[in-house]
Amino acid sequence: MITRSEENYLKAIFSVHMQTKKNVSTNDIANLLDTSPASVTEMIKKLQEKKLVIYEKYNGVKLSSKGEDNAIKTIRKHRLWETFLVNKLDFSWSEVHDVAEQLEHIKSNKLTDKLDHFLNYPKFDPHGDPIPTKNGVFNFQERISIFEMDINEEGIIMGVSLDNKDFLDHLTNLKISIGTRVRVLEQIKFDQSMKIKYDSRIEHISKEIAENILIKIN
Amino acid sequence: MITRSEENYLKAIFSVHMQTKKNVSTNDIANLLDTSPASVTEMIKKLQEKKLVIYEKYNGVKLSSKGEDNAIKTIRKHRLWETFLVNKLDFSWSEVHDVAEQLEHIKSNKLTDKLDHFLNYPKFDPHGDPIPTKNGVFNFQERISIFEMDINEEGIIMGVSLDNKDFLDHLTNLKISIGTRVRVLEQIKFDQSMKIKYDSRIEHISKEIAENILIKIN
DNA sequence: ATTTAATTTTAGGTATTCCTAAAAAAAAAA
DNA sequence: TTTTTTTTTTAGGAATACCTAAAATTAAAT
Repeated sequence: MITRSEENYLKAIFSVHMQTKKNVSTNDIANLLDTSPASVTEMIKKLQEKKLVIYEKYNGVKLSSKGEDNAIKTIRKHRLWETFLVNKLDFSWSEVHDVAEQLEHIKSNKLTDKLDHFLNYPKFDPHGDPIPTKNGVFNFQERISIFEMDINEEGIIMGVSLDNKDFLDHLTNLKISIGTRVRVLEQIKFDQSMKIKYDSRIEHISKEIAENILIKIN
Repeated sequence: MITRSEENYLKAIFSVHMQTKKNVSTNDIANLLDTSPASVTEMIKKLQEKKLVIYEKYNGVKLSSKGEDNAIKTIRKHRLWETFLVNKLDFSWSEVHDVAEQLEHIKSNKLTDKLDHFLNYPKFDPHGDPIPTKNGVFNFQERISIFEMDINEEGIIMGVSLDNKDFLDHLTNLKISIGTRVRVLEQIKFDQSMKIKYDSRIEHISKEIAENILIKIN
């Protein structure tokens, strides 16, 4: 049996490894899970005994295939529940995170798969992130941030890279959502903010916002 | 913050009190939660400090209004989730218990109320038990077991008093479900089993089964 | 009214998951 | 290449929620 806490560690390790492609450091995990490095070391040892991670002292951890399997299952559940909350229960995309963090730990393969079916096998969650299939396959979609776009380049918003209520609420106010077609008009040298056009609307967005909105590439 | 374990104790106390209308004994709780009497005593003390129960040594416990509130909320969540699983995800009524035991501890009033709305404010769960409203009001329905019916008396099945997979699967095989109109034809003196008629079908059911099928009275 | 039996509580432990402070090791800077 | 800084681990504790065994209390039976 994998506990709730263990699942959170596996998810964190998976998520950091995704970005860095390196062994994950104790400190990174501690920061992400808002816990102390000492607790992380201790837990990693337990995960190692359960053969969920591969670990060498002072050299970071990575997931074993068993650990990765579990992490992907948790991510699948999280994203399916987020989709359920938004599509069926009419939550806004900024409200779902905390509830999904709880729901992702419900243990029942039957439930997960029946939920998947009920939602009609969605490929992406409300934030544009891919939902792994039952067999752990992600539908990756190469994406870059608006900040990385060239002047006059056009793209379709595919997701966000920040799951923060204030940020998402701001996007909602700006009527920016997944699927919106956007064009970069100008980049202001002084503060690196950007002028963008979408739905015949022209808005000015800060560097930080531009960095966290993702568009589809090619 | 009320923990998952505390919620289970509150629910158990509520459930036993419902039946006995007396202070709930340590042993009863221990049996219901499959734990030791010593653990129960310990937990009750913690619940007392949190003002969730009223407790006197060697004299059993009862819920405070705060504790009862919480127990009813947990029952509400449990029954709403069971309804969701059966009505929306196509679970059978014998499969939902374990999953609902997990889902009932998800903390989010918004979720509970939106789920209630999504399900169209159901008054009864798939086993025929009343679902408390947001304000904690139960839609009670006076019920007796088939075993208590007289010969030739007729009634409509309103629920079951046992949430056991084998029992429920057996009922499913017999095509006995909530809403079925049933008539008692005969009671066999020897083993107290009963001959019943429903849907122009005549079946023989044991005492134990008759005791756990509930029909509406008046 | 005692004795016996059952129930409940206390005492002392275990496992999990967190913590702080100090020690050890690795990485970065002088 | 030392020295300094940062990271990681170890050591020792705390809280939660269990446990068994023994003691205390209440209930039942003789």
